[in-house]
Amino acid sequence: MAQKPSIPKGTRDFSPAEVVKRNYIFNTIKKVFRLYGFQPIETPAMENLSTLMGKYGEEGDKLLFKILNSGDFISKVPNELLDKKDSNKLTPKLSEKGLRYDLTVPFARFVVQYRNDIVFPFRRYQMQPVWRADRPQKGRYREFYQCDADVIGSNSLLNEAELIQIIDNVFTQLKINAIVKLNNRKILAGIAEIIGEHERLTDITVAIDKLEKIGIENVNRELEEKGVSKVAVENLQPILALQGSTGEKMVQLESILAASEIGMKGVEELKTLFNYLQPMGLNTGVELDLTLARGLNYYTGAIIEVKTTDMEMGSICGGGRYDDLTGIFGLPGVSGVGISFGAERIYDVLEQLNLFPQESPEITRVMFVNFGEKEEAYCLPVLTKLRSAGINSEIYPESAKMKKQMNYANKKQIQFVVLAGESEIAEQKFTLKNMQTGEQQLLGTEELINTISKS
RNA sequence: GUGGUUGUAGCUCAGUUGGUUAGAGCGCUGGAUUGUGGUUCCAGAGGUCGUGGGUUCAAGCCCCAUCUACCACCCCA
Repeated sequence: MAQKPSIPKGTRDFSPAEVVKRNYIFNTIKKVFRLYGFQPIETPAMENLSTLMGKYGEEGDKLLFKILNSGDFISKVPNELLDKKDSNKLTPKLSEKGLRYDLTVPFARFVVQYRNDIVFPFRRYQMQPVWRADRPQKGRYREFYQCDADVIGSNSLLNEAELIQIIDNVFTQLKINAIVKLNNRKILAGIAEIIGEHERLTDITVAIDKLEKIGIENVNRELEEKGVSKVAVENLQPILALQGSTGEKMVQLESILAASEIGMKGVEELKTLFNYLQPMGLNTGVELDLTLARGLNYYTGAIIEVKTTDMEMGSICGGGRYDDLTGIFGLPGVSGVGISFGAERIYDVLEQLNLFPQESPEITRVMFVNFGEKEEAYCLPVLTKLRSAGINSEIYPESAKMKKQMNYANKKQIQFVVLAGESEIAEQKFTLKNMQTGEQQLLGTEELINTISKS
């Protein structure tokens, strides 16, 4: 063990137990996506750098993993360029591919590339890993999975409503209590306009997005540092402090934003959305949160964020509407709306609340103890029958000591052990032992299968 | 990317102002128990103290570098 092998910073291996739990999350989400008519696509782990660069801002470009060109890539680079040691100039010569940073941009690329084959509105889901050269922290990795669902090519707010219904379905099935927070970028734009700072929309959204985390004083300080006028910051205060139910807030907003065309459009959209949601009978609460901004700049309409009410934790799902995402790839005027589940955080919530199911379609339910050659031959046909009946089962591959075999079953958390030695063979039966209760029954082949299937 | 904290057995952690052979609990392996695991008892294995340098008669402990995990900022899932 002189030098232990290792994996790159911020990446993880997953043990069988972890994969079983992760798949429980992925399968639950996938099932719901399918239920709403979303279809899966997959895209390559690597994209052309030209597809990725400039889509995530300056910060994003730095966080892209770049892939070194193959072959003798250095010999083609002019000496003067090498001597300058300018990474920005040199990188394009050394690398033309990168690992995908999210699923949205590759999706936009996909839509543009196959626009003639895709049936619009296109409802797709995608669950794949993405990579970011960020500095890892707890719950933040360099390789992690995203679970995205988007509808592209439709302006209808019914899409937003259905995505929220999906969110409700998923968290209901996972037994997580959640709350959906809604806002609209047009309302934020309206607010910026009303306080006379519509130029500073991005700075304003970035700042008020932090409200919950850093408090109103710090937000105001940040706004002033970014060049928002004192008067404007003052005018912003009553809006951020709006109280009451979603309906009450909406009424107040309507009068505040009356002079802003875009602001009123946002209020209108939100009203329509709530009208769709009303009759859906969701378990999850949905509320208007004016401080919800989300850093992502490509959002243009609805903004969605989901938090659990069971514990203190960042958002476990987010999304929104983006007009013209495909414009950057030469297909303007196509609107999309999407959500993304944060699988890693959902995992942490389920783990801490002990909500992962004991049962899984992926674990062994029955193990045959191996007593020797004759007994093995007696068990094997029944093992085959169990498997045909869809029961995950295995036989211990050698006639090791009983203690060792039982221990193996115990550690693998196998529900049943089947014992068949001389006496069982003589009676043409099997002893079925329930590992949780310790209870044992002597059963024939058919009874054995039935008992296991029923439990 | 900036600033900081951390690393001792598979895991959680002790380890005196630098002093000879680095400890515990849990886990692991074997036995008590040749057809009964999760409880008990007994025995045993397992460490180049994250890695590489340096200071010193002497380094787990001090210094430097590096890697890892973590924390704050930036950003974000």
